[in-house]
Amino acid sequence: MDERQALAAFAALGQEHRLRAVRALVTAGPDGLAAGVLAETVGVAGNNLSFHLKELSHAGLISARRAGKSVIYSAAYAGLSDLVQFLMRDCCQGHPEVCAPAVAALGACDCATGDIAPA
Amino acid sequence: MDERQALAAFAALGQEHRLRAVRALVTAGPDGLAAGVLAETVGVAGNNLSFHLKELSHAGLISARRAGKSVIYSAAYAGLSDLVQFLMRDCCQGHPEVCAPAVAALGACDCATGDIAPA
DNA sequence: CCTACAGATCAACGTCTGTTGAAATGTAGA
DNA sequence: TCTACATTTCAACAGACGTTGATCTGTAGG
Repeated sequence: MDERQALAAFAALGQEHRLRAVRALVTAGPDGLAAGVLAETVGVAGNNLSFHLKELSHAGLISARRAGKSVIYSAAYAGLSDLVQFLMRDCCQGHPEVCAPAVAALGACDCATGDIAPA
Repeated sequence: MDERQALAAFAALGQEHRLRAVRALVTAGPDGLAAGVLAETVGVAGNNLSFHLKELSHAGLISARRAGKSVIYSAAYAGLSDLVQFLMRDCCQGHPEVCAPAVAALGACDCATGDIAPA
């Protein structure tokens, strides 16, 4: 991930409705959520959400697939992980005091126990 | 860190000059950088950078101190780490496949070897 | 005290972003 | 094929954001 892409991702996450949408999709897991359900969850009109989802998709944070009449959106875990890694890489430029607490937090969270192979 | 603060931090990082400023300050370490040097590094006029630094400071990502005629800015490591932890916390809502690659990345970076106590 | 320097503040401007409502696209069932 | 449903696209508007230039505050040195 280059700076331009990270910039787009951060800008996307800096918007209330988009951040909520991403969080909802991350929570929903790989099964994802239909656009209509997502609109209701986020609390925004469908056409408006569609605008935001397009931007999130362009930023590589979510992906979409059609299922019958509905369009199912799901979190792009690879893109999200790239963004986190970008942040990690930045904070490691000779100053581990930034990353250390994050590592500690990860150690306390369920993620550390899951044996998941990186994408 | 609540959603509002994370929102402000993400929005701040979603702006080219601000992202560069934060990265430069993180790279510079606790010693920080004078506003003038930072302006030259980022490539933006002093008064304009001042505007951005104020926003970054308000978002809790940087801090400032005066040294003679200069004002020295430095990365607010606690704030940055809070933001990372916020992201980590989000991605752990039952779906470790997001965090796992990030953990792997941390393992490969120098941060894992530094014995730094969390703030 | 006065000058020079380093930043910060302010108002004004152009531009980008998000929202709204209406219309268009694509899909499933009768 | 026709209708209903789910979602997207489009144009237009208000509002927020970033930049610029001038002005103000605070600090060091003569």
